[in-house]
Amino acid sequence: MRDVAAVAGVSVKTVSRVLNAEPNVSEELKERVRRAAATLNYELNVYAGGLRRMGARTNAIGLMLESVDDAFSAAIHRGVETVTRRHSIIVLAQSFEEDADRERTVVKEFLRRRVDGLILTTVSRDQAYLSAEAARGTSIVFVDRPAVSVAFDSVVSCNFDGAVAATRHLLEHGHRRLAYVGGDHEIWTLRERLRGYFDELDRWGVPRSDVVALTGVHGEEGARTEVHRMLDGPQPPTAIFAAHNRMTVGVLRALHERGRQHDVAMVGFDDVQLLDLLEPGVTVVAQDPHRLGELAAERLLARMAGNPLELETLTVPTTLIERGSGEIPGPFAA
Amino acid sequence: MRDVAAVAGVSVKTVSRVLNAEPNVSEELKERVRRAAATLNYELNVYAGGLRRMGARTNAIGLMLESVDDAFSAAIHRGVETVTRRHSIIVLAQSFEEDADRERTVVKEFLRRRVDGLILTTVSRDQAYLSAEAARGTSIVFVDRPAVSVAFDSVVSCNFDGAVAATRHLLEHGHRRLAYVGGDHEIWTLRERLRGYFDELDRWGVPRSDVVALTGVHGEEGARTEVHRMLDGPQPPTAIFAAHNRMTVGVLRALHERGRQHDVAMVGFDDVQLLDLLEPGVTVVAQDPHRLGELAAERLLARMAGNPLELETLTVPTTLIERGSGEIPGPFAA
DNA sequence: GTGAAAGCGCTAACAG
DNA sequence: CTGTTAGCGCTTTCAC
Repeated sequence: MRDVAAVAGVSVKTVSRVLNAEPNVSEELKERVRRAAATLNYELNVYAGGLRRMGARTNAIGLMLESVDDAFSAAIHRGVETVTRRHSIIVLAQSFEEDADRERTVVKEFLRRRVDGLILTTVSRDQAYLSAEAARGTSIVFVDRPAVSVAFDSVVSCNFDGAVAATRHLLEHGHRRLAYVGGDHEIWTLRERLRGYFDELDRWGVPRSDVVALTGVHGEEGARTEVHRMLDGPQPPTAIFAAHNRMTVGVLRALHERGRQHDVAMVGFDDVQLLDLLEPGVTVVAQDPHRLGELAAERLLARMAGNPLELETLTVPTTLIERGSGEIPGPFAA
Repeated sequence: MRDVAAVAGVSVKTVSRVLNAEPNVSEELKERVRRAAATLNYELNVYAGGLRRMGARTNAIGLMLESVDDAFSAAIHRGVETVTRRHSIIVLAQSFEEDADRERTVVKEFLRRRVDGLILTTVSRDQAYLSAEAARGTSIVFVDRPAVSVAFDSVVSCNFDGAVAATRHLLEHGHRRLAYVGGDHEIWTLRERLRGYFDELDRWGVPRSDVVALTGVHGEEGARTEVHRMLDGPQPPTAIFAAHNRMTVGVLRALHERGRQHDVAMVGFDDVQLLDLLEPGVTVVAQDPHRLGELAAERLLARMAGNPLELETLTVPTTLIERGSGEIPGPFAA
């Protein structure tokens, strides 16, 4: 900046004024400064400015996702970006991979960079470690899973309702021997989906002994293995509810390997590309991750702007999309 | 930091030493400082430090991708992250959406944040606007597409070879009326693939009049429409080469809608989840975007470390994966 | 309308 | 081993 001032023959303050579009600079000096900056290829250093500036905004937010590489997470990321872009806010995205230690590390890394706000998906048992930071003025919004034992806004899908809808759909199509294939029970969304599954089974009076609920299944490969095992068992299920996108793919892989995709019904949670082109098409409870990201970002920006808002959990509805696999009739079909 | 010093009863410099793990501090003071920092929930401000520190590293890099939401881009992102994470370097990821104006805006935004390096996928006609920045010491590596009229390292897929392999595969299976369905001709990767397509056709002596090469196709929906149009035409192709992931999906959608997936051969460029479960499975030329990201990040870090390196374009090979759709025999099959 | 001086939070350089 | 002073690049404050 000093160099620019020297080239333009003005003081650094005048350069600062011009580059920050502050008033009270003559057209002539504006022009000279701009030309000098262009010549020297100079860009303002936002951090140096932020240091002195009141409020010390960095115009950056931290976004922690399961993995930047996961389709669901990536859609949230994109949703956040569509909002932040309009405000020239930059997104620091980091994967935490369902690892509570890494979660802490990533958050700490964000705080050392003095982000103005955080949008977090978390897996730790509770997030009390964040309350001191919130007290210091950092805005925080949780996405996909609500905060535990701390008071922050959350934006989540209707996991319970979605699971109820999926389960009811299979029951209505005449299935009673259902199987739920889910992942880590530590994860809130999966607990909610399992709760919805059991809740609807209870409403229909289906005894727990008739159904299966697998909760510790590990990824796509785990789901595949479990389905093979179940199909080999004494009382194989006639319908499967896959509790998230990777489970869905694993279940499908097993069914196709067995050639059973046309006679074992299945509903997946979360939509995945190409599911409609499979034979049969795969019925899913679709989420709207892009919307989750947008809402979380909007909420965060409102908080950052200091708007007085009630603490809230925003819920995004899910949609059951019938494509064939969920409509395969069971033994009790009308 | 001053507060921490006050609480610990030491000077700020001692706090700085402890928190930066510098030597020459007694165990007792270390302990007192750490306790004070924990009490006050204090984290170092990396930017304030970087301002004074020689070299002024921000330990951040800018990553510009087509879209954080695109599976191919997201895999690059993940590859970059696996490398940067080991060095406590944070990634600012931004989508540019094949928009040259936005490309400039995003880069400028990165530079205002004084990133230590840039990993860029670009679409502008040339990137001369970056050379001044490079002269100032910012390391730059191009990923997926090479730099145009500026001398930077690049990490790219073997697009030409992959396209040759795909084309040859279809020719070998007895097809002569081929169709190439590609996107924007401004994009280097797509030009390379088209070049590979024509090159192999020429080698086989297939006249251009026998084949189709669509280059301005717009996204998945555009590809779908074009395939319908071709199938309605007087001389429909017996085999289709879809030049990237979204084209692949669009082509498949059209073929399935027509019920022609079993008699029109097809090879896609870039692998997509679930392609193996379709009927028939979809043959593709797979790229390794994760590897692209890793290599780009490694190269960038080596540059940032000041290693003297020759300017280079690293090339990642592609792999033809046979799954059925590409092996559908054509009229000239042996 | 413009600029000089002070200071944001931190570390380099040096003194003790 | 520990502290003091100066200054990184910028903006605030205030004088002209």
